[in-house]
Amino acid sequence: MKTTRNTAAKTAVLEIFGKSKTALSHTEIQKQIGDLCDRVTIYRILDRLVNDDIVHKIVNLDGTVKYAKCHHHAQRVHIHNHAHFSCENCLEITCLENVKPSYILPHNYKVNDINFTLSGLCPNCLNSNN
Amino acid sequence: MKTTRNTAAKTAVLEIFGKSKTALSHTEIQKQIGDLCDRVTIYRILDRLVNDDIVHKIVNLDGTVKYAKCHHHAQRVHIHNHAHFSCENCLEITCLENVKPSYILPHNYKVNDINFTLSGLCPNCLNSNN
DNA sequence: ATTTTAAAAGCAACTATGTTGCATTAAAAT
DNA sequence: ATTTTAATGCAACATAGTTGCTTTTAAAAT
Repeated sequence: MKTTRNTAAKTAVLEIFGKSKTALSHTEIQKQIGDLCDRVTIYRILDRLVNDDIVHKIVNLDGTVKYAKCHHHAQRVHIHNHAHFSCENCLEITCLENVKPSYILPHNYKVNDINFTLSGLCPNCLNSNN
Repeated sequence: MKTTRNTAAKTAVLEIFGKSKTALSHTEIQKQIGDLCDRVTIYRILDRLVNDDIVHKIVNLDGTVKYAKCHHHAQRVHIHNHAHFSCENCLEITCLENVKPSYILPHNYKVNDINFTLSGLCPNCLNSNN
């Protein structure tokens, strides 16, 4: 079985996730990393972290891809069925951990994964009425 | 006010949408269009159709972008809050027009748009047990 | 029917995002 | 200290989408 190593670059990426309250794109991470590692390395680190269920991948309505730390605690079957909120003004994406959609599906569909993204204005941008 | 014109390319694109039961990507449309028009033109036609609420844009879990005809009938406020199903096997995306998620949101969020995508196995692929 | 006008198309160039192959480096087990 | 192989760096490539500018053409005005 494959072991995963703790490298300087991976540690740096995890630290960046730790400090951020919102989801981050590859580009945003790269800006913070600077030249500590190659941009390809960041892609590969993100792949690994997603694979190890340490972060999850979020695809926004506009097609932008972001990543956020997982906050679940060792669930056996792991579906990221919580909602994500994408602010049209500040462009930040936040996980709404406790918002779970309920729905009724037609027969004969087997669901393995769910993406539920809401977009609009976040509390911050709603208050500063612009 | 801007008027929208009926061009040969636009007609062709609409015909392709008419024939398809599933959502289509730019590439899939381009393949069917052949050299009837430039690929940039297809992008611009899709933009216009989305703007005119004739098709809607669907961003899949894997980041692929597809388009599908709208089936609503002249609603004033137009939110595409129906679900989309993305099959992991045949990669087809279908609109589940009648599946609408219900959810409870924290205060101070203003929702303008919703993306609810389910992925797994569609009835076709579920039956042919592979 | 002809002229006018601006929407739409064509084309080339560019940007952004993500991937792959391969040689090199380094984490961690021995 | 040596060994093993995961991880990295780098170059090249692939795909998706955008932009500027000229030309074409749908459709309105004459």
